[in-house]
Amino acid sequence: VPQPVTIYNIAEKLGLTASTVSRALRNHPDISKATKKQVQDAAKKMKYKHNVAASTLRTGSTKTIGVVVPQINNYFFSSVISGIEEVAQEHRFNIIICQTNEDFEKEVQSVRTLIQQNVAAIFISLSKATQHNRHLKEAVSHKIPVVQFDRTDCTLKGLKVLNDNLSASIAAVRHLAGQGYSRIAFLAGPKHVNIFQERFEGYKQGIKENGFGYRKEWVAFDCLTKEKAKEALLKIWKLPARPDAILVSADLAAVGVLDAAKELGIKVPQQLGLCGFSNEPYTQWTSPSITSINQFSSEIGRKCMELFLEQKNAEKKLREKTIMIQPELVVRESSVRVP
Amino acid sequence: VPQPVTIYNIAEKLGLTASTVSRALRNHPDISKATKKQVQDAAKKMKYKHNVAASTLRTGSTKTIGVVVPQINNYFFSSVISGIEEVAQEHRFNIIICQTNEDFEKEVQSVRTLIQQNVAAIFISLSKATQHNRHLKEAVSHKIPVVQFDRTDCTLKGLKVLNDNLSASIAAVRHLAGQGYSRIAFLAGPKHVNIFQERFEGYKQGIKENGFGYRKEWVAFDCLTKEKAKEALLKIWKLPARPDAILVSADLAAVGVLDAAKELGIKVPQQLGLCGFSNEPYTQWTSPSITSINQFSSEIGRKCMELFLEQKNAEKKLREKTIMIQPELVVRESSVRVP
DNA sequence: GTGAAAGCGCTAACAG
DNA sequence: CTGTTAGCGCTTTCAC
Repeated sequence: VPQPVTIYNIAEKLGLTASTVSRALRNHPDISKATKKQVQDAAKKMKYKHNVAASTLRTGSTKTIGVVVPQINNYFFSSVISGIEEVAQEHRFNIIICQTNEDFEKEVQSVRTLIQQNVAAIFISLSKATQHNRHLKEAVSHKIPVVQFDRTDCTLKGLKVLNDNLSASIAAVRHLAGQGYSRIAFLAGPKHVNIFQERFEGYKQGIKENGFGYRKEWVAFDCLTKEKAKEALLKIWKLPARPDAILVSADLAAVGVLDAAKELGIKVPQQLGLCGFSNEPYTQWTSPSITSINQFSSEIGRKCMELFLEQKNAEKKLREKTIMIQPELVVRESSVRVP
Repeated sequence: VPQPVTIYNIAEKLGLTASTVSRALRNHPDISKATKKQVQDAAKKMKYKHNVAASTLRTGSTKTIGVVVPQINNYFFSSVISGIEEVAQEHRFNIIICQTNEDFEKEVQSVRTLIQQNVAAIFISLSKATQHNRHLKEAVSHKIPVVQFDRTDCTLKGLKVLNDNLSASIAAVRHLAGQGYSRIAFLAGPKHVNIFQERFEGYKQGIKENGFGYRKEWVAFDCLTKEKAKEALLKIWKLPARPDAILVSADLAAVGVLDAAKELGIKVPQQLGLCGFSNEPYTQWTSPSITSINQFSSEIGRKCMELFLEQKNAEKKLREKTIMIQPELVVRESSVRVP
């Protein structure tokens, strides 16, 4: 059983003092090359283990990033985390992950815990149920930088990494128009969440830009699940005036549309063009495969980390900065009727 | 900017001493109810924030679990993590996540980092490239309990949470046999990874049990990707003797089989029964939908945490214990030809 | 039931 | 370039 080795043990062994050892270990410029090498070798040989708690207590700062997401187990968020982790590891940061399950209470709770842990930063994507941003302000008041990504609070200034959802929707509508569709319906998410609002906005702009009329009976809100989407299509299909294409705010909902279409005997893409959002892996494997929007999720994660590091190393702290990621339309079978 | 509040501040305010406050905050039996209430109220009012680093330094133990997985961004592992996180939060543990990207060096590195962080436990699922278990032994020698799950080293005793892959494969073969398939091929994973070995073993036992012969030309190893699986089916289909069903060690590979079948004009399930492994969400949405094995991934995560807590609270430490999760065959279109 | 005092291991002035 | 010194905030004997 290895009895923990401290810098004092190393110092003693080498006839030095703890401060010198401490500095040598951290590559402090004051220390001579010879001493550094000597100390570092000894440390390795003696299996010295840096005591993170002690150094945190002393310096008041950790090398840990707290990440708060609605759900870990979906492709988008897990890829974001994966991206964060990648850059974090390079810079010897650890990450602590909290999932809120779209519950606001849990989100507040998570942020509090992270503040307690005295994390170096908090990266957060808000839950659908988020009602205010006091918990984020609390973090900031504790001098903990907050980086918001994807689902953010637009009333709160600060560091953000976003997808250009507006352009994405416009691009999708343009693509559908290019395929000869002109009667485009839309399945939206909850109105109060920024990303879904932007997607909706993009849809409206796209429609307008292409000279199509906006019909509110072709738009359904809060349609993010398979079931809701199915229901929505069934309802829309009963209308006297049917759409010939549908843009959907989430891939899962697009799968629901596909299901409903199968039931109703609607041929996709011939009778109904379909376009999803997020480019979840399974969109390739449905039949027909689903046209979707690639959000470069792991890139979002990497950018969060980079933005934080930039802020950390900046002379004067950035009060705000937004990095906008350009999504990419991935065309698949569900929206192509022009060869 | 709130100046950090310590137990001394609370003590001062209340005319008590830091030790009493410390004890009151942690609900120590020695302290009178009245004092406890007094202290806890004051703490809340003064926005006292427990200093984790200081208490860790003092006690030498953290409330952090390190989790090491090959990849975060797939359904299986992210659900395991989600399960861990659930129980962890209940017990006020945090989790730190490391992904190895199936790289052995990174795995060793991650475990070392976690040891440095002095985590309360390490939960790990080995990378495909793992060559030895010295890093795990290192953790144990630092008194850090290690819980292995899913992909484990069977030469290392200890705490484990496993899926019953053997039974799962047998059940799958039985099901296929029940559907009148009798010429069953198998796409295996890498031979040296326990779970894939077990799935293979189960296949062989299932074949035997049903009186079918084992044909090595119907078995392909290292087939976990779409491409590899496609290739494998193309090759097998050229044989003079063709199989009439195929059991596949991973869902992603099953999708590859579906692809290849489409190309070759093979009808699934009529001409070829298909069964995957892991019950990834997209298996429901392919066409035909894919029969697969539900591994109850978040349950695995919960059990890891529970096993650790059991060990932690045990009088005499468990030297070893294995929890076996029974998977469930989920029958879908790809393997049903009997109505 | 509460207080006094020491110390966990490290870092950062400050001094030389 | 290296040493001295003090202290981060908490817990825990040991007293009373």
